[in-house]
Amino acid sequence: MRRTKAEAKETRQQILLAAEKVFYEKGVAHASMEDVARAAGVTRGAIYWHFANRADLVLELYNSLPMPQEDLIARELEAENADVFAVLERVGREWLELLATDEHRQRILSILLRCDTSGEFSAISERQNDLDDEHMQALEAAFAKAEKQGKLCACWTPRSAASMLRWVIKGLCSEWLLFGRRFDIASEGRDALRRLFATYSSHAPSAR
Amino acid sequence: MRRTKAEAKETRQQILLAAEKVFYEKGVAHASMEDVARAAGVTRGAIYWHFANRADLVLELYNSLPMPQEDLIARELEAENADVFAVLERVGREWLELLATDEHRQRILSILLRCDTSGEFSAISERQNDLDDEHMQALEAAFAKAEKQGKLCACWTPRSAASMLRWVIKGLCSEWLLFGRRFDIASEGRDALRRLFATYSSHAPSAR
DNA sequence: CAACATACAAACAACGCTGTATGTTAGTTT
DNA sequence: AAACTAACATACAGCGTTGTTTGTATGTTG
Repeated sequence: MRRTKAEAKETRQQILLAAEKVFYEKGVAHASMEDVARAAGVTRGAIYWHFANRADLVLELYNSLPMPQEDLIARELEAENADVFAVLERVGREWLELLATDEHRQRILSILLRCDTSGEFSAISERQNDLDDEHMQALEAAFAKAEKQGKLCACWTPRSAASMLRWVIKGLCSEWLLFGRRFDIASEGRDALRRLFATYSSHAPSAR
Repeated sequence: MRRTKAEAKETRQQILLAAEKVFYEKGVAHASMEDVARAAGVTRGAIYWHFANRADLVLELYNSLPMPQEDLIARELEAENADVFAVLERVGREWLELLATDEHRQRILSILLRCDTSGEFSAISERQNDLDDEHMQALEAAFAKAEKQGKLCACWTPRSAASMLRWVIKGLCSEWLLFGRRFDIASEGRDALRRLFATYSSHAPSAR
């Protein structure tokens, strides 16, 4: 039954696809490796050959998602007179559009959102947390730049603006993913971002 | 070993307390009933006497949380010239303050946020979803009222305003709970709500 | 003060699942 | 072509957990 390298890669890919499907439908906790194997048309032996255990399988599922190029965005923001708000709004919109069109991403993120992060999968959630921290710092720096450029409404601080943006996007995504995707996340997200960034730059009377 | 009714109630309470502690520390999926029993100072027999199974135990944990009186809020909003924004902002603030001071609520909501909702606990998450739906409708109606009163900035629709409010609060809470409560949710939430409601009422130029 | 129900503890049976060890076949290398 | 190894399938041992059942002592009720 020895396969060629290319065939093995394909087997691995099949397992990942099956895991995505099974974990999404039954939940990571209640799906057995046998379930995944059956869905992939292999035995558990194949899975344990390609992956150390279930946590590793989930991790590789997560790793299979191409991540947006953040250094590229950072470079865009570096320019002296960069229009920070325009860049951030576009990046947010693009992220939502990516999510809206990539069904794999939808399922995998759903799996991660629903899975119990306290036990064996703590490594994954920690990594997400680290990423979140980096994003937060980058966002705050970007808004600080906008503030220096005099473009940030006085009622916002870089930190509060960054927090709000994060909360909205996170709330939007988790709501959409966990709740049956009952609305058009691309268009609703676009509107929300537009309104949010409008308030960042508006010279409205400061709150209260 | 037969206990009096009052003692039995107390045993039940002890079990709930222990479940809260153990599930919070180890996660619902990876904590055994034995773990909970040990922490409560009883055997699994006692747990299965008071609760049908683990899902029921979690459900009762959820039910043990006193829910804010929503009909009371609704009545406040009914008044012809009610200041919708003031009421909503206050309600949101009070909810965050309640969460900030009630450690049981923090732990139980954390448990629910982290637990896998796809399997045995689907009943709980469905109930939460139903509640969310009701909230959403109530919020939208409230913002519609504000719109009729001419208080809602033209760049917002009742629906978009309600959605945004929900996303912010949800993002805020889940971020705080899942991420080690690393900031002052009461004060940051208060600020965020203030800014958000300021943008609802501001007569800023419409977005773009 | 029986008789019954309640509130558990303790023992049990059974299963599902995991990880690993071993077997087997077919590529790959020399 | 022999030797080796990659890519699995199969078989196995074993554990942890669950739900249930049985036992039992003590309140509770008529």
